[in-house]
Amino acid sequence: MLKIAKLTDYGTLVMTTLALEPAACLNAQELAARSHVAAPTVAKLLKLLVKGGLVVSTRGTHGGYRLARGAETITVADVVSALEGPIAITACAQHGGGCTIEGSCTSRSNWRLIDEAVRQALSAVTLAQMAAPRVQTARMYGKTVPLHVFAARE
Amino acid sequence: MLKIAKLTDYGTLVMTTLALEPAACLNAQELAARSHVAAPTVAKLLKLLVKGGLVVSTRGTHGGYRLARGAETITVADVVSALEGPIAITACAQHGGGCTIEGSCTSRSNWRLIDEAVRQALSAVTLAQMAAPRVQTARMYGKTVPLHVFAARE
DNA sequence: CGATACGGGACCGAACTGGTGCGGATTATA
DNA sequence: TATAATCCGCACCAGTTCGGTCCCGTATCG
Ligand code: FES
Ligand code: FES
Repeated sequence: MLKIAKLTDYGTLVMTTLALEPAACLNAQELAARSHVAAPTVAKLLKLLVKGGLVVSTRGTHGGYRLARGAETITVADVVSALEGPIAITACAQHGGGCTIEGSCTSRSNWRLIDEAVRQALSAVTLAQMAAPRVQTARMYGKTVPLHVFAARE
Repeated sequence: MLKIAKLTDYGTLVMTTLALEPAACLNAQELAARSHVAAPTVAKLLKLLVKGGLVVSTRGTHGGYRLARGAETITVADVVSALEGPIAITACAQHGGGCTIEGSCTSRSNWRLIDEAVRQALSAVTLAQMAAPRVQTARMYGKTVPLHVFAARE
């Protein structure tokens, strides 16, 4: 279904929860309570997010987690790739993926570009925007898309 | 990994093979040979594509498959949704998806928009363009993306 | 030193994935 | 009408992934 794993969905939720309190150092239980995600799951997610460099952890009593950078500089693409590895829609876009017909595949180079377009769509939304109640939208090809698709990010 | 199933990748390959010969009525074996995909797999794919209304089949001796419409009017999004169901990146974007925290999820409406953006990216590429050796590209946010993202369709 | 909380794994059942097989229906041709 | 070619639907299987839980080691604070 061209789906993002549900875990990733939860991950962004935890991240936005974290983004709402940039100064505080929240522990796993507290985050679970605020995001309404099961506690063990939150713990697992946070481990991955730490390894991905998106949040920093403090151990010991009164330990917890904080965002590693400002919420405006963390994109959805960052979260996704931290939780599910590099973004690659086509299994065999990355060569060496074990595709048997790699040599004769005519459409791989085109897939690669679609890949890039999707990556852009995900990179265009920041955590700060996810935390806001609603993203501003605009019209494009007669359909509604997130406004920031048009805004250049430095 | 935010991946499209490998089967879907094969599916587009079969479709482009079909698109190269719009007039002919090719059977499953012939398509397998031309696309270099295993024969049983091709057969399975074609059944799904027929059900999705993207190709039409002719039974009996000298039967086979043809595209249901012109290659310019079939998009990658069509193929993907025929093979893996409706495009929905977030598992719980469609309500009733069984998400337990649906009520308190703050980011679902934003995910929906990202969803739409991805859908647009896939809809912007037609089979005819996939069949061509290389898609024309342009620069956007300083990165390379398919040119047709800018062109209005039909 | 003891309580708190992160860290890294191992682990499990359920679901999905890619791939194969077979009997039945449909059509062209001899 | 008989036969061969071809699609159709479904059932089946092994391997992997996914969501989720548990446990024990380690670091920090008081
Ligand atoms: S490279 Fe694997 S199908 Fe194109
Ligand atoms: S609705 Fe399921 S996580 Fe947002």
